[in-house]
Amino acid sequence: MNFSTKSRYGLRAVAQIAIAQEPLSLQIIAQEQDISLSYLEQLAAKLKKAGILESKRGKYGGYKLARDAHQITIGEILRALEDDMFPIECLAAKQQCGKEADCLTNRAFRKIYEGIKEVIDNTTLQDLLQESKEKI
Amino acid sequence: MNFSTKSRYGLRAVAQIAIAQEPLSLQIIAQEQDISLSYLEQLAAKLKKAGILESKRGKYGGYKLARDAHQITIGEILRALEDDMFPIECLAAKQQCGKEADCLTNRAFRKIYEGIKEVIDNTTLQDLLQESKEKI
DNA sequence: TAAATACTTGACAAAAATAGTGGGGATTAA
DNA sequence: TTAATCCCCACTATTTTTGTCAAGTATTTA
Repeated sequence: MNFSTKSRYGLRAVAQIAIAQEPLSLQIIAQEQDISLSYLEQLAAKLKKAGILESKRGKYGGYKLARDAHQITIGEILRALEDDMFPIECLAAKQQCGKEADCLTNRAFRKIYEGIKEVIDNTTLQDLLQESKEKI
Repeated sequence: MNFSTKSRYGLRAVAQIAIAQEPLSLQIIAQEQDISLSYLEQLAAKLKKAGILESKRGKYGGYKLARDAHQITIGEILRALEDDMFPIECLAAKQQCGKEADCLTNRAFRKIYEGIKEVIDNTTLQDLLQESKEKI
């Protein structure tokens, strides 16, 4: 039970992009985070595909947010990065309830995932940015 | 971001033990879950060490709950099984807030872990058992 | 005593996930 | 045209997870 580095690197990248006002190149982000450009490119591709980032090629190109920060939840970001997060549907499907112990176990995990969803689907990037400003 | 099978097998084992009224042997649980006895023994050892299960050796021995079901939270169970769940302390410690993006990212994960804690520390085995009875 | 159980330790192995690397191509601003 | 950038795909290496197997020891009930 842990978040992969994909999530950490990816979320941090989105944060850097959100904070920067102009398109930010992956090179700069990769340097700051001390990870390989190629790896970061994979993450950026996922984020773009999910409609979170948009890119501009060529010189002075880079990435910026595809939408306003208050329209992006951290749930969207994490789900874009992690390949199969939150198997809630899966759990729901398997709930034949033939065996009481299985049923109980599934319900426990479902509760947890719902708790996670509650947080990540109701926290926007804007919320986090605002808190950062307040607390620093 | 996923729970390991350890958590699933372990929680299910605890559920089976809770449902059974008499000491339940690992052999039976292993058969029902179709995993090796050795593996289950490893999980049971953790649960015993955490004060969740207690054992009785010898013929007609087995495992039963060490405490009443309403005094056991799923948080206790999962923490006993997963080796290093919820790095909240770690996150808190690293919060130097030198870089805004890092700070923001850490806060995001902290929120999520707090959401998880909220659920698992406030859901007891008894809660789950009761729901099972209602829903079957 | 014999059988069933928990308990211990350690080695091992297969599979999956994680964390990347490498090479080349496409696009754009200057 | 050139340099900076995104973009794409295949591949590899490492680590973690997920177990299994073995060879015993200790305890309890009948």
